[in-house]
Amino acid sequence: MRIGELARRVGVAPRLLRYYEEQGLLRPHRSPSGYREYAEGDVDVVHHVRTLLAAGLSTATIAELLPCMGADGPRLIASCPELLDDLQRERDRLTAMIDELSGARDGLDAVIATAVPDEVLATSAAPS
DNA sequence: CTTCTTACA
DNA sequence: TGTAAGAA
Repeated sequence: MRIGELARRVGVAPRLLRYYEEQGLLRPHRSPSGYREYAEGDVDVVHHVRTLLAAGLSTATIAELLPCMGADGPRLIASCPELLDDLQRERDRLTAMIDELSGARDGLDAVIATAVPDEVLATSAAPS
């Protein structure tokens, strides 16, 4: 199928599919006229890419990971566990980020909790 | 009509 | 990522 059909089937802009190719995530064949020819399996690949991207992985990491994915789900295939290290680091990175954000939220909560109601301010501003 | 590449906002 | 331009 050509880029238009794949884009329609996975719900993304053709532009994005060309971008994925630039990032080494997709390697469609070329028709003699130069059109990109995608295989059926690319539909799943794009879905995997989207899942991994949503998980916060870089396109570079995803490129390494893709060949280790089954066509079914975004599960790591048993035949290549050499990437577990990277994924574990990625997991740690996310944990660190979550901790930072939690701290930021606690700070915001503190400000919200100590907010003084308008009525109180109005009363103190115009004492009788 | 669809896709391609390249370049720019 | 979007869009524009010119060609296939």
